[in-house]
Amino acid sequence: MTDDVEDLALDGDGFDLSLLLPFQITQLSTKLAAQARLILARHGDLSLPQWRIIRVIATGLSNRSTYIRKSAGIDKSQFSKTVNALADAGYVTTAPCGEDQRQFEIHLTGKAIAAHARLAPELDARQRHLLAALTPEQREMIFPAIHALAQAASSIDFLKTPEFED
Amino acid sequence: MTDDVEDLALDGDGFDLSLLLPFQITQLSTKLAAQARLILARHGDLSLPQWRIIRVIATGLSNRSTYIRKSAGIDKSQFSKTVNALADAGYVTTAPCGEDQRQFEIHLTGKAIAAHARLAPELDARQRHLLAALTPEQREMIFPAIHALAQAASSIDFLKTPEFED
DNA sequence: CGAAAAAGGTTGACATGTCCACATTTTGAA
DNA sequence: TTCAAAATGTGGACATGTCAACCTTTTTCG
Repeated sequence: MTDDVEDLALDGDGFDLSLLLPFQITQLSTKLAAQARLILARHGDLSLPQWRIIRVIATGLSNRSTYIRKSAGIDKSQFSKTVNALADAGYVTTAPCGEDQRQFEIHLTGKAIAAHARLAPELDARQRHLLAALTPEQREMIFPAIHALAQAASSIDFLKTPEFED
Repeated sequence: MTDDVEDLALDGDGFDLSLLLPFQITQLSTKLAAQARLILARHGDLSLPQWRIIRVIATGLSNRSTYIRKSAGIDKSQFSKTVNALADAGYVTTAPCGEDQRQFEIHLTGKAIAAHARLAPELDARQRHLLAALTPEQREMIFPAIHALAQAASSIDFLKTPEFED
């Protein structure tokens, strides 16, 4: 196993590290990513960022590059590179966007649609598995809590500016 | 700003992506890391992984490499490289470990202690800031919820093994 | 209109994270 | 004791993520 990390980490055997919120979130995020990678690896060769993009496009809400990029929550640079990789691997095709010539449209190929059909049920099952691990009360407040934290994590206004004394 | 990502992301303007738990956690984790990096950058040149290691050592609970590595939740490879970088930068010194010759001891230098003294209050303030963004109920259940999710994220047993049909 | 600002995408440099193979030491069991 | 298994750290290869500079198109506003 490469699960070398978790022994102490999330169980907080050591000290008050178990009370550090950012640390716990990071560890959880790492585990979720690893779990997702496991599932992806069992059904093909899509990487996690590639899958995120395909998943967004598969909703069919828009094929505009900016919409997809922002929905997937990926930064411009990584998005550009990942889309190119998807195109090279035959998962998507791109076309110029009439209304905004800075953007472009992205369309799934049959290959991507097939991959999505195989993977979506598994990842949906995982989502249910995760939610089932929470109590009903936890399920209710987890999303608002995450949103509140994201808000609080967006700035460092709460700190006075560093001393200008040298 | 490079805050190009968050516009749609966490506010979920688009579709049901706002209901995807792993996605939300990942986004939150990303924001928290960015916020931490901002604070670190204002007070020196420590990287986030470097700071994590110093913080653990500063608790004084143990100087054994394995304990520190697991407490910091960093994998073996990255830990090895980061500790070397810390040593090169004069933040830590290492010494052989008598009882277990595979491990080694890590000790903070004055430079690291000074950096810790400057940074710890700021990061503590952030922790308070984050917790203050939650309601008392949310504060109470956030840690158990994270723990439950981490548990559920540790395996993919909930999926039946992939079909062996080809 | 026309210039400045903003948004979009690309690229390169670099940091961070993951995975694997290896050598050494320790542990555990035959 | 002795040998296999496990744990530890290291290093290399590679994936992912971040940041900044740049060019083009669109939007904003005087």
